[in-house]
Amino acid sequence: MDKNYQPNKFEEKIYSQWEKNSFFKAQINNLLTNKKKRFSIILPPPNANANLHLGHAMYVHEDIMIRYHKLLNDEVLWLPGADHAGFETQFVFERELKKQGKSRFDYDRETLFKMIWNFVMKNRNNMENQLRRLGFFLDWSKKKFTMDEDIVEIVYDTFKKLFDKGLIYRDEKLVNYCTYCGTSFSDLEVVNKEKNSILYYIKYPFVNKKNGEYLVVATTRPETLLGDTAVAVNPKDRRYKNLIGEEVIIPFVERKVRIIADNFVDPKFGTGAVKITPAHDFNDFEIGKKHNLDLIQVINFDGKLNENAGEFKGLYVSQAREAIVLKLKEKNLIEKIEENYKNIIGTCYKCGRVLEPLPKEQWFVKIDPLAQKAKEFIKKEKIKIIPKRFKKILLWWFDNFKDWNISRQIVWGIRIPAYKCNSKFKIKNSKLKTKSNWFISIKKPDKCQICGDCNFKQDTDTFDTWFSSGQWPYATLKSKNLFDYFYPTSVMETGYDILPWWVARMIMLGIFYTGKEPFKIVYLHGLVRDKYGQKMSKSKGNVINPMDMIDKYGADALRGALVFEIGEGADLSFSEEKVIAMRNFCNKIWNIGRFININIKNQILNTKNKKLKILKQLNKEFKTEKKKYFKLMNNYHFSRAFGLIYEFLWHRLADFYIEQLKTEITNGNINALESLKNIYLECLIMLHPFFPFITEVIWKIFNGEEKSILLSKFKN
RNA sequence: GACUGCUUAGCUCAGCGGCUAGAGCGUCUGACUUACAUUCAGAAGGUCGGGGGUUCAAAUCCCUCAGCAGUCACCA
Repeated sequence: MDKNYQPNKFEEKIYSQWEKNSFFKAQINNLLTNKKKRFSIILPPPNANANLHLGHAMYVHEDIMIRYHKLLNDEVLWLPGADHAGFETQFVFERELKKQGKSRFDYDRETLFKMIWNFVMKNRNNMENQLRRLGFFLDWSKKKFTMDEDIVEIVYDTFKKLFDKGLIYRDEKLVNYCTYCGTSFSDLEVVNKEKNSILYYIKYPFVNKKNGEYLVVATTRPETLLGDTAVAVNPKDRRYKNLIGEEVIIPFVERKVRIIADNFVDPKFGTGAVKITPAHDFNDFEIGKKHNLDLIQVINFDGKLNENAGEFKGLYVSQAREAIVLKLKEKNLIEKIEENYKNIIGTCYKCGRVLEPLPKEQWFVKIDPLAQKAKEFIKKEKIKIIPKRFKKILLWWFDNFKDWNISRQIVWGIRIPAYKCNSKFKIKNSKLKTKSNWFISIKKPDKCQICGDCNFKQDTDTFDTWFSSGQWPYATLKSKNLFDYFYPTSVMETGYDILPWWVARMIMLGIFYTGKEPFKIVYLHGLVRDKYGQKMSKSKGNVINPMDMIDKYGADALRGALVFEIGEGADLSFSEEKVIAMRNFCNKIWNIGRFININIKNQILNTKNKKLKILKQLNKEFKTEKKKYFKLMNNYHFSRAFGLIYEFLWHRLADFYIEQLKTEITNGNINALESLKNIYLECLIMLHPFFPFITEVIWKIFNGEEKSILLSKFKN
């Protein structure tokens, strides 16, 4: 044994040995008939295209659970996968294109898709090998990709079943649309930011101009007045009571619109009169529906004003705003301007630009029935949430989700299997009572299911990535014929930041599709931050690459740093110093082994066999610690269990007991050496879920190269 | 505005009703004694944010105040 533990001499070799020996492979033969307990986790599929970051390394908690249950002799399955990460990946790819002076508009759909496919496939192995370097006990024989044919088929099946049950509908609504990225988003993906805006007070002349009177409205978006179809006041507002029903004229377009009354209007805000633009504002859209107002779209999906904008056609929104304000001033139609007005604006989470609310036909998931069912499951504790404070948050979400827009206008994704009938003669199929001219088909149809003709076209949109990943637990297991053995899975472990995006949706879709919860336990970990508690980001330059840490200090040390003394579900401060501390701990473990090993080798023939009081004390102490360890592990207190071994191994076994026994042992007290060795080896097993590599390396040194710690079991 | 979390040593954090409140890093003193200097022995350093309550017992449970952070939210 070297004087110091050198992880890079062993780690890769150890991992490939495990893989070669199929240790990671879940054996399902006879599993339904034998009594072996099952323990399964589906790995949250990382983006196939990107490098792992420290957040992914937090999945080490899953490895801890999996290896712990392996050592408890359960049949374990940890199923790996990769996510196509639709919009994320297309965004990255477009950035690459830009470097080459190209854009997505230079290619047709098929070509662009193929290019991205190749781009992703090239990088996918990289991501998987990084998972290997972390030491993860993943059953690679069962790996899945969200775009595997069989997965896509299940995703289609879910979509169809939802559609058949009336839980999917197509509707023209306002959606959050990024005119730069060229796609709409769900509400969750909108980043609301507070911005400094300008509040303009604009005069709208009355139609029955008595003495040139005006109605003044306040707005931050003067350019949308071109699409105004009403002005609203509060019915209780005395100032305006007798104006309700009157008409005003919208400048430039010279449209006459009515003054309507709605409780939504806050009389205290602005002038108490609100311009209503149903096509470009979420509130106004609702009011428009309520009052049957026209929907006049003046902004197009390219971010420019359209023909409804008259003289302003062709201008970008920001240009149009300037131009309109200028002209309003010329016409003396601006009463006043309030600068530095703070309001909240939806922005694109990817490119940061302001999103436009635009009317668009999209596919929506009707959330409430799914959410209420999910809520029941949580309330009945069919799914347990750890840490439990997230239970309340999850329940809150189930009451506050809006219908889920799952249509994305991007190429890289699973194309929606919806087809539109273009025939004039509708509804030949009497079974389809729907008045919609859309039908859903899992297989590519050769005939229109509505008119029986061939005059139909597939929707060009793709699914929101979360729609497919939301089906991940059952989709993966079904496609690998593991459903009956491992569904519901034991644990879903992921970061708390994607609770509404992913966890909640898996629960809803899982229950819908299978009737059962997709997992028994949700275990949420915190976010990895830098040593001052700051979020890691490229712009701050405080990002630490997990692979660099492994190169320098070994995978075990990195893993330790992510688990050692962290609060459950709490964000953690990560630093290279912490990894170094864990590297030192590895070295300490190594040297305890080295000390024992050297003395075994040096054992002289005249061994003594004196019983020592201190050994009794050691055994007793270890027994207590072991009890605590199991209690902590079984209650998912991994950090504390790890801390317990750290303390025991280093500061009790090494610093105290070995120091006390040192002369005895070097003088040949075999009894002491044996006791020490046995306890040490047992500690290695206890430590193995946290430090898989070093424990295996030492195990082999003590028991033989062909042996593996993975074949041992906990002693009780 | 709603919800959640945090406030403990110089810094970053554990501690989840029960011995004298801990760790990592940092600081100071000492040790070339060794399985390990990626080490060891020792020291300094905390009225556990303030106040109140429950309890034989509170950093830990409850209430309240303050500060900080995060997530969510349709006010033009």
